[in-house]
Amino acid sequence: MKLPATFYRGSDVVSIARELIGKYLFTNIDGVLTGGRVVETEAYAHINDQACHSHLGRFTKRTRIMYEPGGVAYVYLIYGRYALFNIITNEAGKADAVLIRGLEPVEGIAEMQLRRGLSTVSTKLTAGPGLLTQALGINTSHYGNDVTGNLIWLEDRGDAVPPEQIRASPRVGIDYAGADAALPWRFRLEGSKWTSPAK
DNA sequence: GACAAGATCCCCT
DNA sequence: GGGGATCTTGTCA
Repeated sequence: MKLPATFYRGSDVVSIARELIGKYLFTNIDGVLTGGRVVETEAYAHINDQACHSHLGRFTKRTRIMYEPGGVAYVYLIYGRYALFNIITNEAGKADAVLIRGLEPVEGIAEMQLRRGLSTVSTKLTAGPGLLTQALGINTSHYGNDVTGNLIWLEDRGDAVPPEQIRASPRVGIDYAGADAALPWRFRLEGSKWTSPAK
């Protein structure tokens, strides 16, 4: 069952990031179905979060998509190398986002290996925000894409994760955010080896 | 127009 | 475990 746009329009981005653990992310790019189970996310809030690109209402060429109603993709390039995939949440003008950081491969594994240049299946396939975008074929051309469409979408397959199996911890790589770097807004599926390697 | 830094990953030691 | 790759973006002049 595909997650509807209303799923992403809720006002609490932290709850949405938590609820996305155990859901499934798919792409159908270049005519190939690839995807996996979401095992790691991070929440970024428009208000009171120095780590968020839309912090202090920053509205630029890069962040403008964040101000759309929830349910669109925010894809950007980091370190000149890796595309990172976020889902915009909340209503229009409230620029919250959830970063997808780790996937457990499910569908189209051979194609994902090809895109990643790997001859074997290992956590190098999709365990990391810059890796899973490569595996799924997501790049900056998908900026602003509808995540309830036929190219990129998420599904609930009925296998919900019990709350006690979701671990919260501080977010990764945002030391510049001062006190907000300590917020426990990173969520992981306990015991999954497909979460990103950092701390 | 110039410059510093980044929500990362890979390879080498 | 540590450093370099690599280029877009935001900020300031």
